[in-house]
Amino acid sequence: MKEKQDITTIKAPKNKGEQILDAATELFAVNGFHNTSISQIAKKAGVAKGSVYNYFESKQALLEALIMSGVELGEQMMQMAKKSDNARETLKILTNIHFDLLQNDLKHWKFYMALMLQPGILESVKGILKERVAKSVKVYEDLFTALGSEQPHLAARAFFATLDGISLQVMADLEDYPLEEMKVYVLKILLDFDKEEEK
Amino acid sequence: MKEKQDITTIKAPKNKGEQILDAATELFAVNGFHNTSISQIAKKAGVAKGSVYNYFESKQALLEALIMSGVELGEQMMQMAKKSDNARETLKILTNIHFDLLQNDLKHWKFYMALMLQPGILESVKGILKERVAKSVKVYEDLFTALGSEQPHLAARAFFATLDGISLQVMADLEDYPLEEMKVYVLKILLDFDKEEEK
Amino acid sequence: MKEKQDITTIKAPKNKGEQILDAATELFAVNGFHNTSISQIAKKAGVAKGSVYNYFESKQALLEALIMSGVELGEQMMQMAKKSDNARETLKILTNIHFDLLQNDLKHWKFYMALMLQPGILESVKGILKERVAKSVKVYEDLFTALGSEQPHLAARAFFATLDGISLQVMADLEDYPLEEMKVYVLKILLDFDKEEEK
Amino acid sequence: MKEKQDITTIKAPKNKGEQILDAATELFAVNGFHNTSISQIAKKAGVAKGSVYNYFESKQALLEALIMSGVELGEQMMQMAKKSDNARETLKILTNIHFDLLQNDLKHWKFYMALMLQPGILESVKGILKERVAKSVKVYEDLFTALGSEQPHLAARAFFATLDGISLQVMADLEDYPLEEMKVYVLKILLDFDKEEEK
DNA sequence: TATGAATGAGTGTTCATTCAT
DNA sequence: GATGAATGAACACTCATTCAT
Repeated sequence: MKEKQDITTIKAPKNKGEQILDAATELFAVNGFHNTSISQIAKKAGVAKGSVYNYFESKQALLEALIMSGVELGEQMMQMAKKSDNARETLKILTNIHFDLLQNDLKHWKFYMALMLQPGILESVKGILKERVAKSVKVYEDLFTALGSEQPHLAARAFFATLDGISLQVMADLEDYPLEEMKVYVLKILLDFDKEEEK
Repeated sequence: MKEKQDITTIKAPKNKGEQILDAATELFAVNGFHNTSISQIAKKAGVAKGSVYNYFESKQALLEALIMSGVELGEQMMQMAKKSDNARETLKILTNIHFDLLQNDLKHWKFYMALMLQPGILESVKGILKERVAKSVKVYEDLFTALGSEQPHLAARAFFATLDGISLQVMADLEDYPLEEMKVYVLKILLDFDKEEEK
Repeated sequence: MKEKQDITTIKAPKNKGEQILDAATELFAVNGFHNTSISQIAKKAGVAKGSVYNYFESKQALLEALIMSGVELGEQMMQMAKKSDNARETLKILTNIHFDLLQNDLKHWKFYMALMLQPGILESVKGILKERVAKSVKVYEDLFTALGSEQPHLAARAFFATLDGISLQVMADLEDYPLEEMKVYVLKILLDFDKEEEK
Repeated sequence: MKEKQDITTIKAPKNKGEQILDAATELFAVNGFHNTSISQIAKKAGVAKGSVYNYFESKQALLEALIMSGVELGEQMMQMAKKSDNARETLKILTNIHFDLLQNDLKHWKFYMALMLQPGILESVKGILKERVAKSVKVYEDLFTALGSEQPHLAARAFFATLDGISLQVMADLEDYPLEEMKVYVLKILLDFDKEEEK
């Protein structure tokens, strides 16, 4: 049903369901979930207010659909990581992808991260997100294991945390974050750290 | 009810303005800004709904006042850091404080972090928060400079990011995050890394 | 599904119009007019929502058609009554039929009675219902005249009222109404009363 | 808080709560529960839409308050009945009251009776109404017992049913029901019947 | 200064009805 | 005829804000 070609590529919307999803993503990211009304979404999507409910049972359901589509993205990313058999290369690639997404899809990221923190909204969805994080951590853990890390789980958590923290700061800082430099720095530190661990 | 020392100490509320602020902090943290009504705040603070408007011009203004009071906390923390002259010790202390706050004041942290990401709410406050982050980064940067780091600004950013990322994951993960282990791990890595950088 | 004889027999639905009417009757009876949506009716009838409008101009029109079909039932009942020439026997039979319908077709009765009371819905239909009641009263009046009642019109009204009142109470009371006993009692009183009147 | 002087007397509304209740009673009676919007009630009561919710938690709660106030009326009526010690007289009085209410408070009656039949609305309230009916029946039962009726419970039910049935017909018939004549007739029959039973 | 009743714009959601296919 | 996606008016309800007391 959905056709995606590249992680960061999203095709032009074809049907109303996608139009609505896109509009909602945009608006939730910019104004937040609670500050976005169904009316706004409908107007932005170019459909009638009632039509939203032909595609999504409720505002909550719309939100969940949104999240699920994001989860798929992470899923794909993780799949890519598993294909390579050089741990260091893979880590580099993942790190690069992470920074690329950060630069190209800032709004979506912001939305997802805000979501993880927003209280009350989504007990129903939290499980999904937690599962996704757990999977990611596992992937990193395997990579660090391959690199000979003594505490691969903690190393993975820490590495993941650094990336997440950078994301967070980018989102809050917005304009003037030295993102490119940070990427280079992290990759360098990563390598040094790896080498040391590999010894 | 809670008895804490130093940084996290909050004096017993004296006047209605503070009562309101406290109630709002608690409720915003638990239910989010949009899910908290003035009525709830007033009831929790033990004042009449109308009285809230004698102390704060609007719900927005209340939020901003609340953020400002939080900023002071960070300010104090940074002051403490400057008093020590052993960079490595200071880093350890700051890291410890960070983790302690994470364990004891999770709700407030969650609230502040969510705030940084929540769009739309606080263009008016963003500047203040950015300034605070900049100051923190500067403090860390000075510490890394003292440690002989070649790229102290990036190192500070990265370190700060790691802590922030861990905070984020704790908040999202909630129950089963290996927080204590992470603290030990981060401190260990920090030391090793420092030693290497010091060479 | 149900197999009944005579008056209460409903033929198997042949065309969509009847399917829709049947579905609507069932749903209106159970959930009320305002709580039943066209979608529900369509789904229950096994047709598309739009198709309902090929058979009935509007929800109102559907309701009116439904009422008219119910009126016919009363019509048939009254016809039966006229065929007998023993007034007392006829009264007994009618009373029995009344109680039988009450036991077997409670939902439909409830619906019709509610309809008579529900304001606003059916100014358009009220005339028809009034006419039906008038006819029924006339039938009873003739019977009481035959029995020698001095005020046959009032007697008919009173008798009819008793039956209606019992119906009403049954519907409201629902589970624990002593319906069978009431039938026996009414028939007994009726006989005594008749005998007295006949003197 | 409430001051009533006579069963059929309702004082001019003083506060908004009563204004709203009155408006709601009027509109529910005329248009039905589902066909009456909060906006209409507010407008008729001369208050803002939101104000309705300062007095009643929900539309349902408003309905229930309405019913409860009606229950009180019945309660008072029953109290009156218990004060007399002449069963026949009491029956007469109650019957008279019943007919008077029917003439003077038709809208309220209509509303209550419609309510008893309307499906889905008020499972929460049904218990109250059933209890009220049970009490009334008990009062009548005692009266018939005092009159020496052999089956006082059934006699009470039947008598009550007749009154209810008359009410029902009045409501449906509306304009041209011979109410006064029916009253005389019922009282006469009642007396005869009583005499016979008393023998 | 303190109060809370009053307000009304705004929300998510439903659903009778239309109409292009 | 048959369909069901699309529509938008209407609904119950919320809540930030005001203001007379």
